[in-house]
Amino acid sequence: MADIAEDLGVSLMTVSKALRHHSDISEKTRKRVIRRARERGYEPNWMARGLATRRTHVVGLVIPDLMHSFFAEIAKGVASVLDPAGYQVTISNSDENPANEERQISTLIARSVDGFLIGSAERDSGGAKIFKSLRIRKIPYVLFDRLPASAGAHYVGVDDEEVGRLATEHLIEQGCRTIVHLRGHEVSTGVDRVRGYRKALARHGFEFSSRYVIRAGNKEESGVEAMRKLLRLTPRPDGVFCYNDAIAACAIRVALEAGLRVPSDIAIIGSGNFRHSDFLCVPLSSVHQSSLLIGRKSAELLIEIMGSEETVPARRILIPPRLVVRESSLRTAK
Amino acid sequence: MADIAEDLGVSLMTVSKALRHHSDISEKTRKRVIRRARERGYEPNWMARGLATRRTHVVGLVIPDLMHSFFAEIAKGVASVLDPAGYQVTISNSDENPANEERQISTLIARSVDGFLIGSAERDSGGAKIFKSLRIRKIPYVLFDRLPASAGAHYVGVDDEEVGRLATEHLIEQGCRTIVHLRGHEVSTGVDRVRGYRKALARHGFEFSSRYVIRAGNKEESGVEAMRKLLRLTPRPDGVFCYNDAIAACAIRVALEAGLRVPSDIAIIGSGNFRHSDFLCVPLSSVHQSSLLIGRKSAELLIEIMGSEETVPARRILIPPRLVVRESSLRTAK
DNA sequence: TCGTTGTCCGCAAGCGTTTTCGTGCCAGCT
DNA sequence: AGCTGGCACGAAAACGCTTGCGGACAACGA
Repeated sequence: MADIAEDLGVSLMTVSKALRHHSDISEKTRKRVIRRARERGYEPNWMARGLATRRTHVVGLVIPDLMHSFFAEIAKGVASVLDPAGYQVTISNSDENPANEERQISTLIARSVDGFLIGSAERDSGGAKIFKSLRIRKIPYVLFDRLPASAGAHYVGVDDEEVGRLATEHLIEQGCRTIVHLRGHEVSTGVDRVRGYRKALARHGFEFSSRYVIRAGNKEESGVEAMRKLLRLTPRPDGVFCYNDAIAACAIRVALEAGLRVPSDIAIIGSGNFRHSDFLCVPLSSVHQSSLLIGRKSAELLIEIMGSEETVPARRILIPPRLVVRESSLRTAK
Repeated sequence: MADIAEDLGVSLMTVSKALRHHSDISEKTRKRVIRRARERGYEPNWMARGLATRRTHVVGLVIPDLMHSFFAEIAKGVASVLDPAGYQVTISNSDENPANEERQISTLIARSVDGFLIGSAERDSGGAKIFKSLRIRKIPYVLFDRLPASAGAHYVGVDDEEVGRLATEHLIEQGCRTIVHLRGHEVSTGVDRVRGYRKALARHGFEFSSRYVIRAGNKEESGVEAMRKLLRLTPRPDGVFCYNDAIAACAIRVALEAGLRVPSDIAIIGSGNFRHSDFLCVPLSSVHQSSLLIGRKSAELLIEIMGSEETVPARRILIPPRLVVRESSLRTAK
């Protein structure tokens, strides 16, 4: 930068301001400066700039599990808006472990990132003092997908109650009489879907029984067990709404192994609409959630609140889910 | 930091050195400083430090496609060693597009990251001047999974020739007579697997024909088409080795739709051993590649070469693949 | 006593930007 | 002519840390 200044016979300040389109600089010199900078291949030094401005232009993306393509796609969505906006994204993976999550957020705070995008692994029961700590330091953050009660903040996610409703009503329409829900764990997505499930049952005059809500977590292993348990119920359920597609895939397999036909004996629907649903033994119906959109929207929201000086009133953005019907739930003749 | 110095009645320098375990400082004062620092919750400012030392402690991880769980797992492996070592990882996704890749690496260079981990999307035909530019600037980098001819450098990956050999010989052992390879595109992994396939054929006295190597890329869509083409060949192949599991999943479906039985009419094996292989119509045999290990090893290698002042002679680490047999290729009676 | 060595510590000078506050200059007005 | 006000630019300080060097002091051998 000094070199450029010397080249042009102006001061270093002029160069600095010109490059940042500061209003102080005349159109003419700015052009000259910018041109010369390009010629010399000047790149601003981020550390120096950061040191002076106290902003890093780095945002931390905290994800429960990169291996779920759902979250991987969110990461893509996030990058697709943060990249062009000049932000650097650093991803960290909490492995669904709230303790990890806290630790990672802490180290990112120490690294002084400008903002956070958090898909929290925090259980609603959890303390979540980390969010308080973020608020104290006035570090902007947006939560996505999961909304821990303790976090209370900007949020972007799918309308999970609607997810539950869509899936359940679909099963009802397909003529299922006894509908079970393999639920997720105690994060907002899990809870809300249960609520949607209950509401749908109620609306159609079905009786709700807590025996018909079985905890399956969100990993395959736990799904197998939950499904086995489910099949031992009497009367045997003829419709299953699963927390996610991984669980649903298990469910299908367990059902087939038990000699049942899917969907005629038992209809199964998942949620998340993951990439390989088409390739399962029985192509899986699912409630689609646009993870790309979640990523995009949360990134946009974060940029907005990082930009404004004032603290922005908490905002919630809900993305409507969409039913994708494949074979696993299709019992009506076409 | 100044505060701590004042607290203890020592100079700021002493504090700085003490915190970095500089040899200049007596054990006693160091203890005092460190203790006080903890009490006051001191966190070093990375920008300031970076500005002074010209190192950022950030490494760029460039990945062709986060949505492939293969790469997502590599990312996890990388993080699992870089995190504890005090490095920050920023992931960027090239979408299998060499132009994106170059752009992203460039912006990361401008951000002055300390090193790169690159799973290159570069085709072997490509120019790849970006690698030259890295070498000129003496920025350390390690390639993983893919090894573009033009990159010539530290590399960690699976022994892809061995992948091809394992899969092909397995099919031969299962009694397949006409074995086809649905190959990937022009990256090293694709090319090497073809070579392994050929060698295995040769070793067992099978004839090689280029008609039996069909380009399928690495996405599902292209797989369907390739598989259809394959089924029209005469004599009809009875063994298929697919570039990856996504392609293999397609292959199974297309085969079933065509009225063939898998594996008795046609045996199919993939590569990558992805998470949901168990849930396909026919559980998919695959050649497992430990992506976690790839991630780990490359991160370790990078740390090593970032640490040493001298330029380290190029090293290649090959990870042996492992055959995982499930139903889709199992024709011999048990 | 005097140099010599070694240990522990502090001074000063950066690292590459931005920010705040001038300063000179000219146009335009009275 | 004198004043105001806006415009284009520059000087100096700051951001928080590190590095190179030199200084104080004690212990030690001669």
